Amino acid sequence: MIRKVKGTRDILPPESRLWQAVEAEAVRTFGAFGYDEIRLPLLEPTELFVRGVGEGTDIVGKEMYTFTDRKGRSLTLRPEGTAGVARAYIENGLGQRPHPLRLFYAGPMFRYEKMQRGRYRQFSQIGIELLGAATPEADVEVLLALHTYLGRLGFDDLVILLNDLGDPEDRAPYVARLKEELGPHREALCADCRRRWDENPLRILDCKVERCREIVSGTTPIAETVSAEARAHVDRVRELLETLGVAVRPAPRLVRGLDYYMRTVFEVVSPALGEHAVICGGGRYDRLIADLGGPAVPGVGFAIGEDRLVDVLPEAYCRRVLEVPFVAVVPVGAAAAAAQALAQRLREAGVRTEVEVSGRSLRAGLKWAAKTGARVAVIVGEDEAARGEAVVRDMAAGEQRTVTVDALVEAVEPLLEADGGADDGH
RNA sequence: GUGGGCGUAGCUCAGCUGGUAGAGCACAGGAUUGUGGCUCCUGUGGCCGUGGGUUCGAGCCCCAUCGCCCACCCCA
Repeated sequence: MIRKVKGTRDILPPESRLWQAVEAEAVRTFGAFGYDEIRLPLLEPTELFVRGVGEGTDIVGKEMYTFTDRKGRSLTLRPEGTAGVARAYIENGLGQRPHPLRLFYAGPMFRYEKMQRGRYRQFSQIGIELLGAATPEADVEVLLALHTYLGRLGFDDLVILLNDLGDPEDRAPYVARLKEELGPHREALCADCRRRWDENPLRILDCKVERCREIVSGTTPIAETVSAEARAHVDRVRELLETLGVAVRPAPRLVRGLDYYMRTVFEVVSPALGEHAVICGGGRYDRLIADLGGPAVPGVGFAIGEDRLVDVLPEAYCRRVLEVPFVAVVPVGAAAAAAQALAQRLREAGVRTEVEVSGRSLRAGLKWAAKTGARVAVIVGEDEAARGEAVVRDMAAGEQRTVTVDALVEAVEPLLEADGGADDGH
């Protein structure tokens, strides 16, 4: 048997409906904020991510799907979306369009990681990027869009964690200060943190080991050391969010794994998935486009992990999406044509309608209709077809009546309105 | 990359101290030749993850390998 590649997955019906719903809601919500979709290649020059995401990051250092093509060029399956957006901005001269630019994207990303729940090698992200505005108000818009989106999906327990990373110039002095403060405790840190000491000292702040947390809790938060401008920026973001009623929790030790972030950084974690399960991450990246050789255009955005989002979707929302009422048309005898014609009438009225096309007996046909969960069965035999009629059967109630073809839609529709929790269980 | 758990039907699993493979659910048909969900009957479906070894004989024991899951790391 040929099996799927490790870390990839098959999204089968009916779960695929949740994915469609989440994506459609993203188009709707972010569209309402003025964001239009940008569709980008999955394949990019490796150089883009090395320079964009950062050579020292885990993503670039050990997680990329990189290969050389037939002409010896080094290509990489995109591990994230923002670098591609920046590349497209530069390459297509989007700087010529009225700013700011509001862009939305959704699609698969690839990272070579050892997988576990909520972590795949091919996973999907939904994200937005606001390019060309450096103000706190821009950050606030992005966060408001995120908050609105999650709210529309029915989440009420998700918290946005927010921190201030300062400007790139603030980074080195802070790291020096951090090491100074941690120095006396260096030997008490966990093995991972002693490794991080040289590789990525900021990540020590994020360590989950109890002893490390204690040590780290005594250090100065990065936000207290950053430039006055950066600090004022993020303070303003918090202030505006508060007046808008967007709940945000300060997270002084929050750092992110991508080099391009600065000032405002944030994450959304799901209690349902545990502390590590970040379902959304984002922040400001004012230097990225310039670092990639483009104009000095600021940006802010986020990426939502669609797999994780779908995984923790509120149950009520799932029910609404999954329980779409539908009609099963069952022909009896030589009534196949009449069955299809009836089905078309229903479909034109917007009713989801399936026709029994396996040549089953009426008995088996109804059994099939019940099993697939049809709310209503429409039965049509040669007699009914000849008279221009059909039998409309309410599957939950077990009652039926004969109606003319012209009255079919109005006979069926009220039966679909009902909550219909009575039928098919499990 | 590190540590742990598990691989038998589409799914959940049983399978005794080694004796040639089972159940429930699901799926298809029938009992009821034009009426479903209950019941009953029948049927489809397995190189027991794979390879090697021990043995008269391996689903079971041994070795290897692959795959899956969980935690760490990291991130979405």
